[in-house]
Amino acid sequence: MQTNHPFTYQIPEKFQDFLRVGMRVVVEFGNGNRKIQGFVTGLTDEYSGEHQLKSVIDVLDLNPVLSDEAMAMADWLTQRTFAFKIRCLQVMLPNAMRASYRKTLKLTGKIKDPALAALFNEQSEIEFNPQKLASTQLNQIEKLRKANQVEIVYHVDDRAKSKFVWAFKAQMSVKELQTVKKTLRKNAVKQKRLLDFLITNHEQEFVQSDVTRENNFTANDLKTAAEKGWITRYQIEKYRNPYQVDQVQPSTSKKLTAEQAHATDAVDQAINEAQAATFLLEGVTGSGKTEVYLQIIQHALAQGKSALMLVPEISLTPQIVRQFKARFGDQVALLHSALSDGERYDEWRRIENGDAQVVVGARSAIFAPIKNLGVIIMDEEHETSYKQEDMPRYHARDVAQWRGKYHHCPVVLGSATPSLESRARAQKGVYQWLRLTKRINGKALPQVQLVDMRQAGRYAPTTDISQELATEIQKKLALNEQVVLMLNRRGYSSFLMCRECGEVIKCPNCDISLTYHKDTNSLKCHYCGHEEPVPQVCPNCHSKAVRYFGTGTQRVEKELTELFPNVRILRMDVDTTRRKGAHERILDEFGKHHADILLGTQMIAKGLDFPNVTLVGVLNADTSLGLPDFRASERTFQLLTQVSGRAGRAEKEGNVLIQTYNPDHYAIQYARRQDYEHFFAKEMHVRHQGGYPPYYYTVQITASARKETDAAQKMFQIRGEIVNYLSQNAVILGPTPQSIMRINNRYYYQLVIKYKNEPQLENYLQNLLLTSQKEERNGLQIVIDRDPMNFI
DNA sequence: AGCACGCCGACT
DNA sequence: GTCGGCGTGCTC
Repeated sequence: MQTNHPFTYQIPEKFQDFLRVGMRVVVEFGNGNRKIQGFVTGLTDEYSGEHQLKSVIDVLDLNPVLSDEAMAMADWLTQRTFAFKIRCLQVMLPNAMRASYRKTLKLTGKIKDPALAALFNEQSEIEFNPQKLASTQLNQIEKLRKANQVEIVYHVDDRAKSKFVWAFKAQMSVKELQTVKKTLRKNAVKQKRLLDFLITNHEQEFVQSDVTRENNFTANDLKTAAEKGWITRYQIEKYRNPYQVDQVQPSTSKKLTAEQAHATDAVDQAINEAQAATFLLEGVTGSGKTEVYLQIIQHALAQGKSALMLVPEISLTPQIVRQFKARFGDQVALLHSALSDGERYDEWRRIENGDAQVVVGARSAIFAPIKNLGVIIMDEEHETSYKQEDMPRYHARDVAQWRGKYHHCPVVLGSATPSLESRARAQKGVYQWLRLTKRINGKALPQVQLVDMRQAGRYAPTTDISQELATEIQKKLALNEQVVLMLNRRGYSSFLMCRECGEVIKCPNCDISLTYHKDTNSLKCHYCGHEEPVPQVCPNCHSKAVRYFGTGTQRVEKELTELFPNVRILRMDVDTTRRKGAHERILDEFGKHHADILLGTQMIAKGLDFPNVTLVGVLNADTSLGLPDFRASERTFQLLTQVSGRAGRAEKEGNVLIQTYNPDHYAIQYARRQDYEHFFAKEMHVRHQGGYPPYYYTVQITASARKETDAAQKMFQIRGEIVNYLSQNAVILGPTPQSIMRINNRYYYQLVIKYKNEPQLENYLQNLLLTSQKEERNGLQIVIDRDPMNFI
């Protein structure tokens, strides 16, 4: 916070002509004059402040890497998310363009100490990494530095390096080449061949390595050809090609249903009229949302505009990518986390240069340097992964709407199960509401059956698999069809549930599940701070089977192999997908039917499309219901609806089995019927009662410190202050300790404010950031999160 | 984040 | 009188 403002530097004469806002520079900073990377945020002819100005050391760019739009967006983001400006600027750029800082030790005198001499090992400059050195060594180095024997040198490395390749093109005219050909020696076969090649392929540009390989020329042949003036050779930028999607078959527009056509037309019209409108495209699974997206993008391209398509990280699978590449070919640029820094940088450059007009990517792709935007599409709009969980804590949806306004282009939010916030806005007419109610193949949604685990528990073959599910799996295996099993890992073992009656222990004040704290063996409410000891018996049915809840994919896998000894199982969870491309490989294996059962966590719920899958089983629907979060029902409903959509995508009928301890819960009941509308109505009622979004806005303030009392005290102090700035209508929840109260020996306390219209709040919060800087020295950290997604 | 400075206790 | 640890303030 102390450095969260611009610093003024003098521009040396040599940079004065071309230095512009949005460029990266290297400057000296601080007492030690270490070199750091900075961004030019403004230029002025005069300086009247009292500071002694330092000079810009170096300029890293020939052209601004941050456009005017990016600069404006960073300003807005800083305000909106209570983040540091520098973080907002950095989030706009690919990692590779963020400098890496290095320190080296440079020898300027003679070293006598043998230990230090060994460290230098005859070299005059070595890497300097204070953490890796013993304190005695550091002391010696410090002495040497004071005696001017060694010097610490700071480096700023720009890691953004483009790859270049040689290319060439005929320089002489066809006629000239033919005359040259006649003057050649009789036995100059190769040169003749080259000339023929140039004559037949006149006007074309070639990459040298392609030609030498395919036509048996050498690099030297081309070099001499260039010297003789037959061709010109030059370097062109080569982009690394991520996701080598093996030669996709180009696809063409499919015929739209009436509903699809209506939706497409509405957005197309907004594109034509350059309207910054937001659309909510609500379409049941299998209603052909993707084709609508594709045609909208097509339309934008036809208008000479570009398009930005956001997809949740988890569903950015080759299957999805292939669909876009098939329709738009090389115009597509892909941005997602599995890319290496180099690949990401190349894609970024392609977008910036205008070589790619369609950007497909996950959350951070919303900042892609795309120009002339015609439309922004956000698929699976309700996904919580669109919210970044660290600074700057932005929601891609908000950024999308900001950019929509800036570019005067529509924003399309698509989902089968929209977030309550979006759906409520659509209903109010803030968003334009487009609906796809029918499935493309005309098939009914798959049959969903609930298995009541309270009953099933007594005769189930294993802890996690009921008799019903086991029988159903057996049937499908006999038919040589495939099965997807999902283990809901959300809320893993953090709440208490009765195995007999399904009762989840809730807070008497908040109607939110209590969270189990192992350290104190107690239950705490993270909303109001209520605390009670862990009950010995269930308060509802007095059974002793009160457990905290949780299970792992490994255990289920073991159970499955016991039940079905010869079955081939693929496991997909964070453990098996950590390596690059693993995700893809597992899905590919399963698609080729190299396995009968795919067992995984949430990640299998999204966007997979396997025609041979006829059974989807959900092992534990309840875990996400028990989360101490007012969005628990919404998340559970969304997850179950989504995973149910995975069954019977093609010719074969599919069915879905959901194992649950709460078969009567409305989220599960409505998910069973795939009934979003009734779920929405019911959940809106619940939110209204509790005073939660979308009826109220929320802001979460978190304090953390080494000492628990420091964090708690600060939060109570903030609470005391904040009441003076709030009206009667606002509600303050907490302060309460967070469920994982201690992470890395830091204690976390939080406070949530629910409000509708509080003009003073914004000011208070901005001010809080400023004033909390003093305490930050003592290790106290304050984080403000607007519209938080996680309350845990 | 990272550096320097200054205060203070420990040690020569 | 000196060294080193640690808290505090500053960075154009």
